[in-house]
Amino acid sequence: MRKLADILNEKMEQAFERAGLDASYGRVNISNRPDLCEYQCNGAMGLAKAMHRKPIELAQAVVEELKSEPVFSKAEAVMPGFINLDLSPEFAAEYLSDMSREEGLGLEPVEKKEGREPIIIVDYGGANVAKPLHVGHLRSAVIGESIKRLGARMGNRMIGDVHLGDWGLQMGLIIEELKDRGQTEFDLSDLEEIYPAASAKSKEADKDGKLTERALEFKERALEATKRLQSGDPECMEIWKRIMELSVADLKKNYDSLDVSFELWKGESDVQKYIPDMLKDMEERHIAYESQGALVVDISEPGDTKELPPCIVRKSDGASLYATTDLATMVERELLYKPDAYIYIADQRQSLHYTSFFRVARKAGIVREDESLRFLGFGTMNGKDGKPFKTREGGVLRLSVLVKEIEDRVYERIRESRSEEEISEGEAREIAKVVGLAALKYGDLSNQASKDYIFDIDRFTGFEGNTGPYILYSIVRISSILKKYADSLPEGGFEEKGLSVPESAVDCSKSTKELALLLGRYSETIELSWRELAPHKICQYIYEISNAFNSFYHDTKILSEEDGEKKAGYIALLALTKRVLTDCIHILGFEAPEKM
RNA sequence: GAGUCUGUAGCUCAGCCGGAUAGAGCAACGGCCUUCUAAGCCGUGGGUCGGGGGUUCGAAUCCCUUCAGGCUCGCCA
Repeated sequence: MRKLADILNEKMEQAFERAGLDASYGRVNISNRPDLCEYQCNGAMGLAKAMHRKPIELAQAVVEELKSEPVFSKAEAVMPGFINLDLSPEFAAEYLSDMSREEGLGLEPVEKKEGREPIIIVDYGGANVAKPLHVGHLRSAVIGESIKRLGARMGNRMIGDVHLGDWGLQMGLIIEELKDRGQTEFDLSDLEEIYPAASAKSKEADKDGKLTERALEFKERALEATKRLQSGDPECMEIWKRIMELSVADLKKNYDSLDVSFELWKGESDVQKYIPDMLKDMEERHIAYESQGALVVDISEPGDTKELPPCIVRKSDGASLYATTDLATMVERELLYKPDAYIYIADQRQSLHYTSFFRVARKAGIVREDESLRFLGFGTMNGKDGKPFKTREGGVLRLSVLVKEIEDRVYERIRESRSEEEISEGEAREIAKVVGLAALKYGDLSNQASKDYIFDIDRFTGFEGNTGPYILYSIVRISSILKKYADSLPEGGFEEKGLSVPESAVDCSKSTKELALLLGRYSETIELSWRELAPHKICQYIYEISNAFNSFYHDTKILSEEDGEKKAGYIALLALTKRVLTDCIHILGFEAPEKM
């Protein structure tokens, strides 16, 4: 189905053309003055400048051509040269009815590549083995999951990879720490204590901030152990396997509780086999060369505002590092999946690493010219004080603790307004889980990903205004009406899809018209959000829909409407609203409860 | 020092490839539940869009400059 915006633009362009004007100026925007009009076109002013004519005259000429255009119920030229437009209710109703008939709400999927869906790898785990997930991992998981779902909704084949950090220094630290303790057996809770202890030990510093001798010695040993592991030392491998076993199971459990999933549970360790050939190839082709003992690749390009340091692909001690495994991972992905695009989601602070390794990948020909490599960097999640989020004690807050805390707050909130007779204990707990997750995810996703944001548990659990629970509440209200309506029918039910939306439902009040206009923007919103990898635009969109719905709900009697046709029209509008909202929150990564 | 991002209401944020009177939410204040879920709706107050220049008929938006803050800057990830 064509996007509403495309249709409007086309109509306007045609009108420009008929008026003998340059059609490229005939672009229609959403009005910034809703008191005056619904849509507007500002092209006459730009064109007037180019033609040295009076803007209002051009606008008037275009408006003259729009007189017979059934898509607009109003088109007027206003000083200095605005063209103000209203959508005709008839056209809007028809458009929404078409949407309602479409399984996918009329969203056009992306173009196929050689007859198949484009394949896109999304790398958004960032989880490190042996370290429990903490709040720092939240954004990657939440944003990544949403981007993956968004891409899938657009018709791409999305492959999410957790890309575990399972081959780095942290392994060496644990191995050496175990050795120091004379410990061979350990379980998850041991592990959770061992790693932080080992990490602290390697960073132990004296008063002047210099690392102590003990720390230096320990770190030295850890580096060696890391290298031993990477060259397949059986003793190290044994420990590594045990760590993986415990840690991966725990990670899966945690991601599950967030409704975050991965198609692939690959890690740095999986790609070791590609490294030697990859590096050899880069050396032979003189892409990589030795510098200060390390193997590096120059990545500077003309047009850089600053000279970028070369990318190190092999350390001087021969061990691999971040860039090495990322590149080798790409080698494997090319081999196994032949993706059309990559999306990496990680902390904004890593952006240099990504530009750097993307350039190496291009230079070395690991990816094709036409493959897109994108990095979506997210900002830090800060506490109310604007500093990186910490527990009251100053430690790192576990993700599982955070999730639990939010659930509990939501549960309290339910109990404030719903008695045990209305909602049973068990039900309330279930609802708290669903609503809590929505609060958490929406709180994150409604912010621009690239910016830092303040995570305020009180605000997110306040549930008023622009929050996940508000969106869910709107959906629950609609569900409740639809259910009651269904029960009132002699047949006892109806199909929510494919209802045609009558003109009367669109035209009956300001809030229905507003709702209708918003619903019509579904496709363009999803598409825009995908193009910009900006889930917050979907949040904004469903917030506006919820507002429009709630004000409609407030001043319109729906079920008690006596005119049966009118009532059916309302129901059709609401059913579509519910489908749009449900579709959007699914993309964002959460669901609505039955009641709340 | 260089690069980069950010600065919009008391607080948290939208808006940013130029448009009309800069929008929400929270907080404050005032209304609205015998009627479809009040986690809601309606209203009031609150702003020199960090400062200064420039381009333009028109700037929160583009350019320059300046201030403040964050982050990054070859062998961690």
